[in-house]
Amino acid sequence: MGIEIKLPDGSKKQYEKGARPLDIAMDISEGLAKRAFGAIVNDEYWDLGRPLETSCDFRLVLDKDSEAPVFFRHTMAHIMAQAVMRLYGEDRVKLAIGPTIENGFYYDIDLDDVRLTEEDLPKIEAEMEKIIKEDLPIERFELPVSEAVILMNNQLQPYKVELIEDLVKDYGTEFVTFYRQGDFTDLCRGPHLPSTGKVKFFKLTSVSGAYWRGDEKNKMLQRIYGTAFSKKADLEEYLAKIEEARKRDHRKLGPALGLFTINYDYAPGMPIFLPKGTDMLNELLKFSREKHIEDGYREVSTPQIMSDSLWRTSGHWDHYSDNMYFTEKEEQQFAVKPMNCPGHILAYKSSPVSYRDLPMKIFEFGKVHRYERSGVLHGLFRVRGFVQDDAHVFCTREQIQQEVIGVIDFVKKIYEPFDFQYRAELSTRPENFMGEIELWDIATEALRDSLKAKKMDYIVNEGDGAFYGPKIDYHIKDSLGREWQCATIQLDFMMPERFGIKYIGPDNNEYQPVMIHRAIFGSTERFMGILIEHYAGAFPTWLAPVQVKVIPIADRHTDYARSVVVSLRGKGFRAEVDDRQKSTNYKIREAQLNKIPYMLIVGDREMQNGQVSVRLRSEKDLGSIDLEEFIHKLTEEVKDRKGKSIFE
RNA sequence: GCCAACGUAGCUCAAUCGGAAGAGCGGCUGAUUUGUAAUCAGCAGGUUGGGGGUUCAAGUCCCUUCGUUGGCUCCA
Repeated sequence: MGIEIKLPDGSKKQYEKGARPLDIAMDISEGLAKRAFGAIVNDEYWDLGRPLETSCDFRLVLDKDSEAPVFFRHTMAHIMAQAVMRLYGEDRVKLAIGPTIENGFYYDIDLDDVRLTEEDLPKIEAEMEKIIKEDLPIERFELPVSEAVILMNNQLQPYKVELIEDLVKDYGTEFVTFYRQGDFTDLCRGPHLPSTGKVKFFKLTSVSGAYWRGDEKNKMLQRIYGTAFSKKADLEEYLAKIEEARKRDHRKLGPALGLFTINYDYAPGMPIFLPKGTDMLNELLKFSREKHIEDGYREVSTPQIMSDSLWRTSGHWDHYSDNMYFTEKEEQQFAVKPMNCPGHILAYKSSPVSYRDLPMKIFEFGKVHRYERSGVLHGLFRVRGFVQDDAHVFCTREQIQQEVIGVIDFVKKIYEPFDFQYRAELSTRPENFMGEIELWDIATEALRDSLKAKKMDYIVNEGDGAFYGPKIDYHIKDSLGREWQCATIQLDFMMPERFGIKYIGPDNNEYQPVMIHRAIFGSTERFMGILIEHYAGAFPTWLAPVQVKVIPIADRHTDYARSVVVSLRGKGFRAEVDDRQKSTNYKIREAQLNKIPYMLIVGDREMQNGQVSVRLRSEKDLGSIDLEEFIHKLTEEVKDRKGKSIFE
């Protein structure tokens, strides 16, 4: 019986049933077969050695293809698991899960009472090298669930048994696949390379603890992280990139540039912004405020501490108190606000609202406090006190779509000047949700429809919504590729209900509005951390804490330099003079290291002509120009919040 | 909170086997008056995160505690 293979170029080829991708590759050329990692068959990963059963679309995966790493990193994870088993004894090693991740792979392993440290990694790497050298063939086979459970029980792999049982429970799975290399067999969906000798370049990067299924009630396993590439140069480039990225880490750069400090003894998780960091924050807020007002928001300011009864009504008491700070006076309980919404609702309720007032959009740079466990604090990215650029849109049900779309557009507008990559996620009903499921469904669909209407790419994050409603989140990557949530758009029918807020409709009846909670920076602290890493401290001029450093060459130029600074400050620029008794070169070098956008060097020539000699931090020396001209151009650059120097 | 690693001057890092706590940068003082990435000299700076223990002797070994880092969890 023949089958028909359709290649990417549209050509078709006939094969016997049971032909393997490797055979097909060999048919085309031997070189191709050597370079192939696997195949894609009808959009499914397919091992090179796995027989084809039916006619199909067929494509080989070569080293340049984006799918290639899935094959060799999966195999890498198995090789690592096998190495650990050899080193620590098959009886003692219980495997959990070992997936591929963005730049590598990991495996969660229960090693009984053995505690791995990073010093153990070279030993494991050496064993892995052996396995690679042995070039063990990797064989795929399927088993009915009952036999699979027996096999895994025999191999003393309780986590695998649990995984199989869950597959049956959740998906009604009847057959599961295994991969075998030498004496090592592992439950795995695949795909894999045809033999262990085909992987080449890898490095184990770290060990850490990880709970079985990510649940801290379960046992903590040991996770070994590794990275692997098909080319040596790629591995080296990746490792160098990580090294480079560490230098951009905002926790190093921020304090080094004098932006902020965190005193973990006295104020853990509560950053102290120094004057330069505060300048930046203020610029961000100024920018945000302008845009909000353009977009029809009105600004409010609500209390930091409010009575517990408010938080009971809002539902925070029941759903969020683990994250809240409390305080008591005159036998009354108060809570420090973890969110701004109840305050905004009180603002809404202060006077009757007509349908003509809707949508009502109010915003606040509200400082919120949330308790976070000590182990998760992370520079500016995860803190216990932060300022949200928080707003609530009160609208009718009919206006939901249009308003959500408005917010999506608004996010784009706010992120635009920064020019970074972000990703949207739709989060659905969590376990500890409030309210009725039907309303949740309506809200979730409304968000989904809005995303579709804006043709946005997004992924769905089941069960990750807020307790009062589903949400769209925006994630931005830090220098090391870790993602942090920034903007969030949340739909909420619950709080309007619980607070009994109303508007008067055209028919003079009372109706309940819907609330859209939304933040764009999310946390201004976190957003600033992202910016520090994004720009590696070389901020666009409008954000830079010091925009211009005026450097007099000798003492006799100091007065003129000061007058230049006065002129600049008069126009609202952040300028400083460096009048220390140091060499010109020294001052230039320091300004350069501080990534100050403009250095104005002034000596005899400039002083005589009312000029300044402009040097950019990109090391470009522009020569002397009139101070007036410099101010004129700088004004333009800053006014438009340009991402690049106008002089370049 | 849990698992692992790490805590030496403001910063970056030395200190051999357990045997006298050091350097560079930065800071201060003085000299130098400099034209596009570091002028020279001198000085100050430490309970080696805290507490306890072993030892003739502890930065170094052990215990404990606090903190940081990498993860897990939660989330902006």
